[in-house]
Amino acid sequence: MKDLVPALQDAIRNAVRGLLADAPGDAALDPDSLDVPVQRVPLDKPGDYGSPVAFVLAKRLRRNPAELARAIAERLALPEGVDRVEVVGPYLNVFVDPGAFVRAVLRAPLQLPPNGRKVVIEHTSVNPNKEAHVGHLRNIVLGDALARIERAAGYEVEVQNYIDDTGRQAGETLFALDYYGASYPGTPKYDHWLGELYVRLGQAKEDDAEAIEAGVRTVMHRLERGELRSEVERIVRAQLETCFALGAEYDLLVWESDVVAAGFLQRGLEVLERLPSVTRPESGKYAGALVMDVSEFLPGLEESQVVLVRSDGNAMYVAKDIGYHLWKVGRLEGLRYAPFTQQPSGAMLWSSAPDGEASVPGRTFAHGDQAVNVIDARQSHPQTIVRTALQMTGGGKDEDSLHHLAYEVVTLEGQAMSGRKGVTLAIDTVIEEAVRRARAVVLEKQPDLESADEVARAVGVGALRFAMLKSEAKRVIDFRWEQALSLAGDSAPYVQYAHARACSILRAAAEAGIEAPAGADTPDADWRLLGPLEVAVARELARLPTVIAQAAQTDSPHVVAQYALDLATAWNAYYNHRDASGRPDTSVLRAEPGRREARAALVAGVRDALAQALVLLGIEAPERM
RNA sequence: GCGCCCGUAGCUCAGUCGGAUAGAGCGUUCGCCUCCGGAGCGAAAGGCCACAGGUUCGAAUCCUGUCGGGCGCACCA
Repeated sequence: MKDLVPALQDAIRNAVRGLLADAPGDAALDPDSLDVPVQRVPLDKPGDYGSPVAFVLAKRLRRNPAELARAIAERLALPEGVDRVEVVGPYLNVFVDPGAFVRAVLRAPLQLPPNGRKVVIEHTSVNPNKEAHVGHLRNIVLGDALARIERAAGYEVEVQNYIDDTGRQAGETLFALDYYGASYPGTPKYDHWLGELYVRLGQAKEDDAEAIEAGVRTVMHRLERGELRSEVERIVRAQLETCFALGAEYDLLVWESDVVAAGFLQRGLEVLERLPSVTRPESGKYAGALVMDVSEFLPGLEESQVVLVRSDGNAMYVAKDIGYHLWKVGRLEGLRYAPFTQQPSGAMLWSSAPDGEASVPGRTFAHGDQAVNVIDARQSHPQTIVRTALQMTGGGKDEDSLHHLAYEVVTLEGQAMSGRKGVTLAIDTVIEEAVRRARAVVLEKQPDLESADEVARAVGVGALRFAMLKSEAKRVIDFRWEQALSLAGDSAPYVQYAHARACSILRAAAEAGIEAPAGADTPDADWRLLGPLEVAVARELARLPTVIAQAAQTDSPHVVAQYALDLATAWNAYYNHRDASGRPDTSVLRAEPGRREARAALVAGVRDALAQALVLLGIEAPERM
C-alpha cells in the first residue's frame, strides 16, 4: 500500500466504470476524469475515510444517490489496508484494517521526492541602516519556513537576501555617522547604535534640512559607486546575527550596486524596449520618459502606463527590479560571487561582489524555474508590475514564474510601527525576552535539566516563530507579548512538549529492550493487536506528505503549523486515553509483547513526524524540556 | 473614486478548488497524577459563519449587492 487515499480513489473509479458498463446511463460520463472526493469522516460517524461520490454521480445519472452508493459498494475491490466498506445513506464509508494501515503509514517517507525544479526565494531584504524590528521578523520567519517547506516538497531551493545598499535609508544612516562625528563605543549592538543615530538625524532635519539633504545625496552617490561597501557590510553582518539567532540562513546576498554594475538594469531595459507596449512618448504627460503599457495583462487599471525611466533619465526602482528578476529566472548572466561568512549550520553564505569569481564550483546561482518573493502586502502593486513585465518578455521556465508571498503588517499593541520615528520593537529585544520567559518555565518544570539554556532558547525562539507562522500571512498581526510569547495552548512549546514526551517514552522503551527502528521494521511487533485508537493517530500521520505539498503549492507555511498542532493534539489524546472503567489503555511499556512493539513503532512515527513538522517551521525539537 | 484583502464563540484564530452535527487556543466552570513527562487530558458553557439575495440534492466555502475595517492607486523606494 503506497497511500490509502489515492488507492481508494482508484478503486472507486473502477467500481464506477463497472457500474457504467453494466447499466449505461450517461455516455459522456468518463470515469477516468471523475473527481472522487475522499475525506476523513467526521467524529462519531462510522468508519475512517468516507466519500460522497454518489452525489456527484446521482446528478449525472439521474438516480438516487443512496442506491448508487450501494451499487458502488457492491462492486468495490477493496484496496490493501481497507477492512470493509459500509454504506451510510448516500455516503460510502471505509473502515481501515488497523494493523495494515498503521504499518503502511509508518513506512511512508516524511517528505516528497526531488522534482527536478528550482525555486529562488527572496526574503529578509532589510534596509542596511538600522536594527531589524518585529515587522521584519514576520518576513524572515515566513521566508525561512517557506524555503524549508519547498525543499521538503522536492524543490531545489536557493534563498537570496537582497541588500539595498544604494538606497536612501543606508545613505541617511551613513551620513549620520559623519554628521555627528560618531565613533562606535562597542555597545549597544552595532545596528541598534546606528538606528539611534538614524532617528536622531531624522529629528535634526527640522532645523538643518538643506545641509543634511546635500550631505545625504553625496553619500548616496558614493554608495552607488561602491565606495562605502565595507561600511554597509558591517551593518549587514550585525543584522545577520539576528537572522541567525532566529535560525534563518541564506545562500546568497545580492547587492543592489552589483546588480546595477552587472548591467541588469540596462540589459533588462533593452529587453523591454523591444516590446510594442514599451514606448517613449514625445508629448503629453509622459514626454521624454520610457513607459510600459500593462493594460493587456492587467485590465481595469485607471492608469495603465508604468514609468520605467523618468524623463530626467533616471531609472525607476521597478526597472531595476525587473532586471534583477530576469537574472533570477536565468534570462541574464554576469554577477560575480565571493564567500561572505560561514553560517551557524556550517553552510557558506555567498555574496555578489564586484571583485568576485564569475562562477563558483559546484554551485549555480539563480536560474530558477520560478521565484518567490516574501514581501509586505503593501508592495503588491509593484510586484504585480514586475510579474507582468516578466510575462511580457517571455518569463521563466514555469508558466507562472513569479509568486509574491504577501504578508500583512505587524502592529505594536495596536500602533503602526515606524522605523523613521523610532517607534519600533527590535527583534533582538523580543528574542531576549522570549528566552528569558522560557528559561523561567524550564527552571520551574525541569530544575535538573542540564541543557536548560539551550532548551530555553529553543522554546523561546520557537514560541516566537510559531506565533508568526500559525495564521495566514494575509492576516494583520497585532504584536502582544503575552500572545506572541505564550508557552501554552496553540504554541510551539505545545508541539515541542508532545515531541519530548514521545522521546521520553521511547527512551524508557529502549531501556526495557523494546526497539522501534525506522520504517516500522520490527519483527517483534504484532500489528493485528492495534485498534481504532492507533488508527486515529496514524490518520494524522498519514496527512504529512499532503500537507507539505499543499503548503508548498500555496506558499502557506501556516498549513504546516496547523498540522503540527493537529498531530500533537491527536498524540496527546492517544497518550491520555482511558477505557470505559477509567484505566489508561494505551500504554506502550505495560502492553503485552507484540502490541508494545507495534505501539512503540507508532510512537516513533509520531516523534519523527512532529520533529519534521517543527523542522519545516524552523523550530528546534529538544528531546527533553 | 478605482483596485486588492479581511469580517467565523467574549478575545485571538483554523476550516474557504461545495459535502455528514462548523473546530482549536485564551478566558470562565467542573473533573483527572496507584499508570511510559500535568508545558498535558476529559467535560460544560459560549455561533442567524457581518447582512441580503442567488446558484445547488447540499453553501462558512461559489456568484451579485450592501454595510463595516485594513491596504494600495507618484516621472518615491
